[in-house]
Amino acid sequence: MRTAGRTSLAPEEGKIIIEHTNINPNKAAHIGHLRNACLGDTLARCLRYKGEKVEVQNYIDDTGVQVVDVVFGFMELEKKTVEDLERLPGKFDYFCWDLYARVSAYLPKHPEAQARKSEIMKRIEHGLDPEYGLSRYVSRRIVKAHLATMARLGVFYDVLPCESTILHLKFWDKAFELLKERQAIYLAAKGENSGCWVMRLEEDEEREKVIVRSDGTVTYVGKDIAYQLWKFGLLGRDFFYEPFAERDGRTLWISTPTPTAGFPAFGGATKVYNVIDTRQSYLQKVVVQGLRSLKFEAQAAKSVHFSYEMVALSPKSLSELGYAASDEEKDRAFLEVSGRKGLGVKADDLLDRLEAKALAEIEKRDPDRAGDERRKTARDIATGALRYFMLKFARNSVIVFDFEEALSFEGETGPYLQYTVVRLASIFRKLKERFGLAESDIVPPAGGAALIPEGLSDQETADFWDLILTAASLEEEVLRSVAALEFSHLAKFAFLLCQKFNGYYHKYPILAEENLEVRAFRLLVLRTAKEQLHAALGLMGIPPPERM
RNA sequence: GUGCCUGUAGCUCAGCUGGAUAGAGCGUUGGACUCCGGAUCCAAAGGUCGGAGGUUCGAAUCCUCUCAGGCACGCCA
Repeated sequence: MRTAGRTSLAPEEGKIIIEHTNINPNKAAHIGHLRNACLGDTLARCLRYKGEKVEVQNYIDDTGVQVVDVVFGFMELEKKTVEDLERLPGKFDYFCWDLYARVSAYLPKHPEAQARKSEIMKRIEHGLDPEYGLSRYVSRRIVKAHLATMARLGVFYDVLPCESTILHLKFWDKAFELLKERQAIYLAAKGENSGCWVMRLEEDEEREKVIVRSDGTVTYVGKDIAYQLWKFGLLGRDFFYEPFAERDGRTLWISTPTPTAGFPAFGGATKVYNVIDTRQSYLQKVVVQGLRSLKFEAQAAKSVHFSYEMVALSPKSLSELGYAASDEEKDRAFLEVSGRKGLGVKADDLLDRLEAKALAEIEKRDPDRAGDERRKTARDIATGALRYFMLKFARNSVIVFDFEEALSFEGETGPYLQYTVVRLASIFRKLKERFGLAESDIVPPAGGAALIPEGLSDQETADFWDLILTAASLEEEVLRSVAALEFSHLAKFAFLLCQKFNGYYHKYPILAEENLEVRAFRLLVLRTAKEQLHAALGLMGIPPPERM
């Protein structure tokens, strides 16, 4: 019964690139970033399960204005050097979170500072110290902080392409040539965009999107088109890479403009998923249209914007954060997270709270366990709670974040799924202790004997089919989730399977069953359910604890 | 102004490639085996599916209009 349907899992692409996380390296990660990473990572896991070759990229905008703002803050407001930053106590990403908010408030009140900010930006672009050195120090250290936060959730990447490398290797120049050559853009001679290179928009013939400004610099979308071309191997230019971090013997690579050797092949995908929130839908459309205008129809069709709604803050969570809402903000149902305002729930803070709560529960229930083991389990529960929370909502619905809801361990939550897994593990552990039977000994009856014992009640037969058919639909659910990019389906499926198992388990004794034939049958049902459930949790990145 | 998204139980959300009495969690109320983990299970109460029209044998689901909320639309990123 476990082999049925295997054929449905087959790769359809040569190579798939998923770009997700993409946090500006100038401040701590927040709950909005967590939703992005959880969705992207789950997509990666599901596609790999399907048999696809997947490359996960986390794009680092290390030369953008957000980093410049923080560099400005360190130089002008804090008067700090790189050496000072090395000695800064506490979490560096948290310090930058506050500093970025300070700078964002400072700049509008000090228009004269704009000149200095522009100067910093130019000097970073040209690699001039101390600005350049500071920007590199800040962005690299923040990236490490982000990677550490994501590692807490089991989210990892293959490669970190950097904006700075794209600039140094002049990816844009190459893309610009292509765009001009194939007449995908043209120089506007009159009108408000006079002097700019623009792209005509398909949907709205009247509108044109500026790709190159009248001063000759490229816009955000322009750079994105170049990057998208590279992902498909269409740019005719490539990065170099060097190791950035290690985990489990695997190397995470980061792009570099300096020629290196010995790195794996990155890029050159046949399909690309960009995990970006829905507010960027318009820009993503322009990027795809850019490919189409270049006559890369096939690649345009395989460029997927995996869009999702934002995570916002409930009025209750706002007051818990100590945020004083303005009169205008007061009657709103929710408020957007804002890095500029320093308004948001930091990812590590939320994870810390989840871990602390889980640890308290474990200590209450199982005070004899070793401290290390308790902490490990608390981490697993925190991860499970958070990842399930980020997946259970349909991607088109705004998550109005509420602490009480996010910190819940009961009902439709990750810990409920984990608890179910723990109960299953416990049954098989006791089976071994009491009867010396290993899980692998639980196999269908040999010699063509009936699977369902004779004389099984109609009710139990019906419950058996209900549970087993649900368990068997995992693959179908995964494929459906991937096709719709709707991982709430997968989450609901896992939850339903747990509910069905818990109901079955409540009604039918397993270890205490004296009829050995019936016991063997029920164990077989449980083994199947357990395997499918573990697979489902694995795809969602929810760790299955042995005990909790 | 134009485009996209959302509106379903007190609250948070599923269901939306049309199909039978509209589901779940939380909350409320009442229960559960001396036995395999009570982070569990069972039950009850709770809904004119924002509103109006239309298509259909049949609409929460499709179409039109409308009301309410959100987001986007820059020579910012």
